[in-house]
Amino acid sequence: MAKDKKVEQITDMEVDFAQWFTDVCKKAELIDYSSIKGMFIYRPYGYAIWENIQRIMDAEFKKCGVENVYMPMLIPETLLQKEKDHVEGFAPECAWVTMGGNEKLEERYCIRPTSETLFCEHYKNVIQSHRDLPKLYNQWCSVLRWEKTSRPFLRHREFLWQEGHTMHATAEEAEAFTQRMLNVYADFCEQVLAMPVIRGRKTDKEKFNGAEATYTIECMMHDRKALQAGTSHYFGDGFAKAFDITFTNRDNQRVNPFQTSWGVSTRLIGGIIMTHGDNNGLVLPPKVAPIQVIVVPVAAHKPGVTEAATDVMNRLLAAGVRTKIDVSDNSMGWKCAEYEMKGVPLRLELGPRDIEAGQCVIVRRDSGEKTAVRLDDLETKVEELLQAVHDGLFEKAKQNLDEHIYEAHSLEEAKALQAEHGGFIKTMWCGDEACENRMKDEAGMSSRCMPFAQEHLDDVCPICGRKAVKSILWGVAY
RNA sequence: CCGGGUUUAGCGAAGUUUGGUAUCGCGCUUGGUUUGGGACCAAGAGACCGUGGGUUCAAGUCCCGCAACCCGGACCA
Repeated sequence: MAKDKKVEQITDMEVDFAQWFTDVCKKAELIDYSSIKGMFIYRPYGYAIWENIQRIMDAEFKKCGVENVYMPMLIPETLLQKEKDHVEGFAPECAWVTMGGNEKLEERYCIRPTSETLFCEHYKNVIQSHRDLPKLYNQWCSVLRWEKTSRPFLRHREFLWQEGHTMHATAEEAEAFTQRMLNVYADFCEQVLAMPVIRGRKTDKEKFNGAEATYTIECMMHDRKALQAGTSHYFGDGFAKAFDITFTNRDNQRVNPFQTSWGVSTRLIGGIIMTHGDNNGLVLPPKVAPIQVIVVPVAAHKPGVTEAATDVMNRLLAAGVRTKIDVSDNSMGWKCAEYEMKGVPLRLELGPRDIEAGQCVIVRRDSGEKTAVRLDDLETKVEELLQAVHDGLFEKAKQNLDEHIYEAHSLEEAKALQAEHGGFIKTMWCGDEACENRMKDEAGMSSRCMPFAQEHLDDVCPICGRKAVKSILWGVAY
């Protein structure tokens, strides 16, 4: 509510959502612009969020048996061209290296937009026998796509991500692994980032270039636009054939292995901002917040206050809570606003009156709720409150998602619902791309996914009237 | 990539119509007083006016190119 607003530098999201997003990115000190369009500087506080995402997600990958590798940044043009659909999809947004020192190169090199081709080139060398499979590799790196428009976190020309690339002996195993990794992403979003997701499959029009099937998790932002938060692709043996990757199976036959790839990017941070943020700034899910608790000594000039606050910080650090103290001489109001903008989940206030009473006051960023906590219970109460913030964020986001899925039975109805409410519009679909194109042209929505949780809403496609085969979600996407 | 707008100190702006010594607020530095929701006083520092050309005795201001950012549209994680 406007009258509760304490931070004037941030535009209200109801006034101008895009400006609100940009303000939060800058005021929370996540990012800065560089002199090249679409290439952004991750500032320490923004990069620390990514480091936490990496650390937690990487541990999940390793539980699946995935190993990390690092591939070259440059792809020779001839290598990139080996798989036809793939190069057609990426060629328009590739950047090329044409000079080495002062010499023009014999062959130009593409700066990787994604690394399927590099992994395939390598897999051809290291896969000989069914005993070499599966190969479960991942790399954390940046990739480059020459986007025409760019926005912080949502669309960079260079962005940080991880790309997993795996090879399997059978189609069934590869398909199962594709879905397993999608579930790793979905669980991560929900349990770590407090972002509820819808799991589903992309239509052929929306799937990855060169893939047989693309699976996705779709999230809903505050402005009710969709954000694709992660994707997992099943390739069949298409790339393996194009790159001549073979192995000898148990029956002593040379056959092609089956492939997957899957990725998430720093776009997740954009998702966090637009899922949890409010008009006072960023709101971070506790599990990835660089600072989980900010300790603010009140009336710090009075004897003993700073010392007591430092003790509190040290106890929390010892308990494994990411904690900082602000002993600057900025006013109380300044500090409150500052850490609200930065989305710190808990603010712990400790002043002379608290010390007298053997307590501190802890304020939740998500709800503003204040709790007096006895210093004897400090560690356990902080753990509880961090979990409560996580749960509160998830519930609020889940409600936003659930309340903005609308069911439509005709193209007109879908168009009207999107125009009035935004969000996801749920319909049946015949499976024809022509109907997808009509939805795009007439209602401005692309298909987001065919949810795994299929429903029967009608017998026919609301666009063409032919037999419906799937239920599908439509939306305006980032 | 197409249409519209913007670019002057770290940030936000005035100055451009009519060319003539670079202005204001916030922030920053130093000292002091303050501190339970963006405190106050005093003194100070900080700008080859986005960039490259051109016109002129003289350009932030006029002309041409380029870049970045913002808002639409097309395209895309």
